[in-house]
Amino acid sequence: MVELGETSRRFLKALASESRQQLMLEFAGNAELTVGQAAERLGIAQSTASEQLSALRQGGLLTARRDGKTVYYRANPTGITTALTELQAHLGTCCPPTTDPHND
Amino acid sequence: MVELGETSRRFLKALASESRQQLMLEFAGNAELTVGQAAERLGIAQSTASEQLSALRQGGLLTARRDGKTVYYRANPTGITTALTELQAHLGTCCPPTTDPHND
DNA sequence: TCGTCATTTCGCGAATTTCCGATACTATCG
DNA sequence: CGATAGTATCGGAAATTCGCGAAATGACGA
Repeated sequence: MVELGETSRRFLKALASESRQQLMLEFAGNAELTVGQAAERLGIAQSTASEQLSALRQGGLLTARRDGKTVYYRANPTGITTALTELQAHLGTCCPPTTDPHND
Repeated sequence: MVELGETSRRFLKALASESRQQLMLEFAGNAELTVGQAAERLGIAQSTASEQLSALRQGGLLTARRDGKTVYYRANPTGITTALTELQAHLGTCCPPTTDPHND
């Protein structure tokens, strides 16, 4: 029950890494970045950026769009909201968020 | 900026583990468990349970109360809500959650 | 104080993650 | 087709996490 779906689990794993947290920050202001740009900004290898971005995408945090040979990544508000909501529901099962005004 | 506080980072790391996710489920219904009980329920070593519970507590997901030699753990709705809120705010910086009803 | 129970901390091997360079794939241009 | 540019994937070394048993800590009762 409330088994926390596959996507939400990837969501948590993706955000559990500080480097990926930082990566997410680069997408502030609805920015659109290529793999190469992300790699350059964080000072990491291109292959690493590709893998990290992929992980974030699989967690529903980013969307990818291909234009020619370039792939553009961008934040995915819908996926984030979905995961966050599911997470909230999941946690809601183990603890009444504050639905206990008169603890008897 | 929006540097995602220490607790929230621990929160994410704590929940990124499936065994700890399962552990959280044991606290459904506002249940209160000792370290030994948690270990027994999940079929893991007692020392492992102690460490996992500690990680969850440091992430603000659980609270610990000591009575004699026994430590009782319980879900921490306040901490969870706090972390979830901060997380939402953090993610809000990289992407308008849905503040774009009339995309022009 | 001594012994015991519940928990915590420590040490360690196994499994996983992280990051990299090298290589393969894909699309564009000449 | 051949060259090139941007990504993705592969293979491996370093770092981290996981789970355990052993040993240390803290609390209670005899």
